[in-house]
Formats: sequence, C-alpha cells, structure tokens
Amino acid sequence: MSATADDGRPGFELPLLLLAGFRALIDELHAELARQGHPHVRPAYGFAMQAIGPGGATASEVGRRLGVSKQAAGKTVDRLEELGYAERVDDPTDGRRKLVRLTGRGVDALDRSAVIFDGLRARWAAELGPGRLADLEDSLRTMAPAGLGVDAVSWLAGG
Amino acid sequence: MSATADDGRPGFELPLLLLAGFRALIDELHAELARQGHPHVRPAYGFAMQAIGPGGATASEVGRRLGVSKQAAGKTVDRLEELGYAERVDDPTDGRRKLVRLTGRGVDALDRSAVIFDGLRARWAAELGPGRLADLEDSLRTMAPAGLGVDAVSWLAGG
DNA sequence: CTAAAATGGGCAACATGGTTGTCGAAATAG
DNA sequence: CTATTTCGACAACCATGTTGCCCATTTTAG
Repeated sequence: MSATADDGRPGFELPLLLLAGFRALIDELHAELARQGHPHVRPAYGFAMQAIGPGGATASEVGRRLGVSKQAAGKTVDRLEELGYAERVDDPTDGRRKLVRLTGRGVDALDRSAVIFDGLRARWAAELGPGRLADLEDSLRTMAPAGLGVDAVSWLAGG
Repeated sequence: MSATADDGRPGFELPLLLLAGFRALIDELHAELARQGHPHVRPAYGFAMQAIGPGGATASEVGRRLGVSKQAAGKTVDRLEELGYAERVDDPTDGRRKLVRLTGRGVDALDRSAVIFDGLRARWAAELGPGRLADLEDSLRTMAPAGLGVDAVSWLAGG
C-alpha cells in the first residue's frame, strides 16, 4: 500500500480486476450452461473437453495440452466419463492407447459454451462499445501473449 | 465455435485473455517475491494475509472476508503460522477468540507485494501507454464491479 | 439471575484436483 | 532380439476446500 505508479493508481487492483472479469464470465457461463441442461460442468471439465477436441485424444495427450500430469488428466477423463461427456475406446492400431472421445453430450456442451461466450462478449461490446472492448482484448494480447494456455486451473490451487 | 459477435471475434478468447493477464501478473509477483526472500508465499496466502490486515483478525473473520468457511480459514492460518507469516494470540477480553496477527515477516511480504505490483503495473503502462491501461482498468471496473472479492481461489477448484 | 442462543475454535470425515513413484504391456529403435 | 520409450493404471500423498458436530465462552432474552 505504499508505492504507486506514475499516475497514482495502486498496482494491486489490476490483477483483481482481471480476475473479477474472468470470474464473472466463467460464472455466467456455468450458470447459463446449468440452465441449458449441463448443471455439472465445472471449469476444469470445460478446459479438458476443449483439450480433447472434436477429434479425440489420449489421456496423456490431454495432460500435455493442459499442462498437467497424465495421471491428473486421467482422473479428469474419469469424471467426464461418469458424467457422460466423454468415452474411452481402444485404439485398434496401438494396444496401449485408449482414445478419449467426446460424446454427443460433450459436443453439445462445447457448442453451447461457444454460443454463450459469444453472447457474453456481445453484452460487453454493447456496454463498453465495440471499440473499447477490442482495445481491451488487444491490450491483453500484447501483455499476455501466450494466450492459448488452457493450463489454467492447476497453477492456482495446485502444488 | 459457431456463433460470433457482431465484429466477428469469437467470445471464448476474452476469458482466456483475462486469465492469462491475471496469471502473468501473479506469476511474476511470486517469482519476484521468491527472489526477495519469500519463496513459500502462494496466491492463497497472499489473499489470506490481505484479509488478516494490519490490525489482525480472528480466523472466523478471515473466513468471512475470504468467502470461505471458518475451518478453511483456520487451516490457512495454520499454514501461515508454520511459515512464520502470522501468529495467534489469545484475546484477553474474550476467552473464545484467538486473534490472528501478521508477524513482521508477514508485513514485509505484504509491503513487498504492493511494491512489486506497482512495478508490474508501471511496466504495463510503459508498454501500452498509460491511457490504454487506464482504459483497460476502467472497462473492467464497469463490467466486473464487485472487484474486491478476495474470495478468488476456492471457486475455481473448490466444491 | 439464569436459561437459551449465538459465536469462536477445533476435530473428523470427505471431495476435488493436483503430485510422485511404480508397474506391466505394447510399440519402437538399435 | 533386446533396450528404450510410451501409455494407462494403481497407490500414496498433499493442498484446499466442504459439512457436521462438539465444547467453551460470551451475549442476549425473559
């Protein structure tokens, strides 16, 4: 609470604002998803389904894309399987591999998420004006270029 | 991946950008904190120390401020105690209460965090230009007004 | 003044989502 | 053919939450 940047705004607010924005979007996504028949989707599952993708992937591959161990990815796939969002099928060409594929329900959840996110972004655009929103995104792209990091959850709580 | 907002940008990038920005700041904070003698501070501890504040607080109070149960807050205080960032003292005026107070080390970590955050914000200001950064903050303040929610970690991973 | 309610702290059991380490089976490199 | 790598799984463990319960103490109602 002592030093301040050139223009007098304290620095600790910036991360809080970014988090609050992220959180608002994710909360609204999941509230809407729940309303549309997917009450059990948690942020981690969404990330995992995104990592599985339309073409499917092995658990190890999912782990790599998510930046977590294959064991952790395997547990998440277990969850997705229990909930009916993914299924494991043996790979006939490789006896070790088990391909994880999204079920119809999984694809539905992903499709609905995309639509809901678009709707939320449209709301931001309406409230801020499209130019300011595009500026915001551009600024963030400049400062946090990695972007595609779907490996988002673990590093907060994880060890 | 189907619908798009008016200007053609997909909505799912916005939360990813916000998260990447938050994460970049927090990662750099903790890397710098580690360099400055606080290698064991995790995001959750920073939030908790913030909640304890200079005047101290009870574990229940910390839980309320953080939006978690008093038991969870108690466990976090246990951690902070182990690491030497906080201490519990009996309240002589109320036999039930145990006041949690930051140690000198805890205050040091908090002070350094403030300075580091200011430095990070200055870097963003230098790279984006002060006006664009202020715009970004204003936009986020508009869309995510709650802001002060220090209860940030649990809702991601927690139950 | 006393009995009831509220509060604070802590314990236990459990859920989630990570981590290592290890192992066996299958594929691949030499 | 053998050595190495890879995949999937199991087990033990850690960190951080949750409820439910209990006890001591303080506050409040009557």
